Amino acid sequence: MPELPEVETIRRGLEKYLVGKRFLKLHILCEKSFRGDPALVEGSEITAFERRGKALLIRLSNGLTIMAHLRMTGQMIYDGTERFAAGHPDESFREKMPGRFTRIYADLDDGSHLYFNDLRKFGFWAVMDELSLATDKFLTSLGPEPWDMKPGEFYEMLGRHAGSPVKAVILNQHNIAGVGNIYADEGCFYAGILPWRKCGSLSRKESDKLLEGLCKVMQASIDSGGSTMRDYVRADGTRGNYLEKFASVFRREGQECPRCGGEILKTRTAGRGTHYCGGCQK
DNA sequence: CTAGGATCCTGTCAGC
DNA sequence: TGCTGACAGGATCCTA
Repeated sequence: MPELPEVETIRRGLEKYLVGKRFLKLHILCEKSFRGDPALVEGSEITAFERRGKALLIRLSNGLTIMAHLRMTGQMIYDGTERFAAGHPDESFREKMPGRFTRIYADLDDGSHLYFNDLRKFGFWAVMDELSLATDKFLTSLGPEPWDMKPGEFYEMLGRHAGSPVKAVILNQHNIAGVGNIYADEGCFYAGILPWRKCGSLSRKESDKLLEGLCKVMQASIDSGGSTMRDYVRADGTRGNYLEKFASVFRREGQECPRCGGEILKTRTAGRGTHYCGGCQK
């Protein structure tokens, strides 16, 4: 679930709370969720949090890196003097930690904890050295970050997939990094194009608008704390609520289009639930 | 090479 | 209440 804005929200949160702290012990509650030897990271200090697409990189003082990917249902929960939780938006992280869906957790040297919850077990943490990072198949084949892409480059990329639906192409991480199901739908809405249009049918103007839309909707989501962030410091339960505040079509089927007043519809494209306005997307 | 579908896994929800 | 199938904010692998 977490897409680029959610992972960036997690990155910023964990950076604030965890840089400078040391992993004392890792508890692997689900073998499938952890790749490598957890003992390799125990005793090392966290030096930085980075992000590439939807992948989170936890840099360590011993030169190793933990690559974390949350896939569909991953969550990161930091529990110390303050609590920070972000990722998949279900209520399970209100439970006591470690909880039903905790797959990995870490004891930090100041007594705080970091939990990785993941209902469906698609996500993982992987311990990697410089070489394995530099040759990692996922990372090396990742397309550019959306805001690093020039309009002409984006248009050329679409041209290389002229026969494929726009949505399938922007969801493919090889083509552009970080776009997931929410922002694919929102980006298409912004550009006024139907998600199943073949890439080859887009004008240069529509292509430009689509890239602009992807950048804008994802930036707006980052600015609002991601669509899923909960900040337990605030006892009122306020949450990052991109979906409630800014989403125009995603999970809004049956509602009115904010742009033309038409009806928001839902169908299936590229194997995914797809939301669009039947009135103003062509 | 592309496109489409199945698959990993577990829970929730709608419809009998 | 209990069962069944569809679906889920991702990515990979397989087939045609």
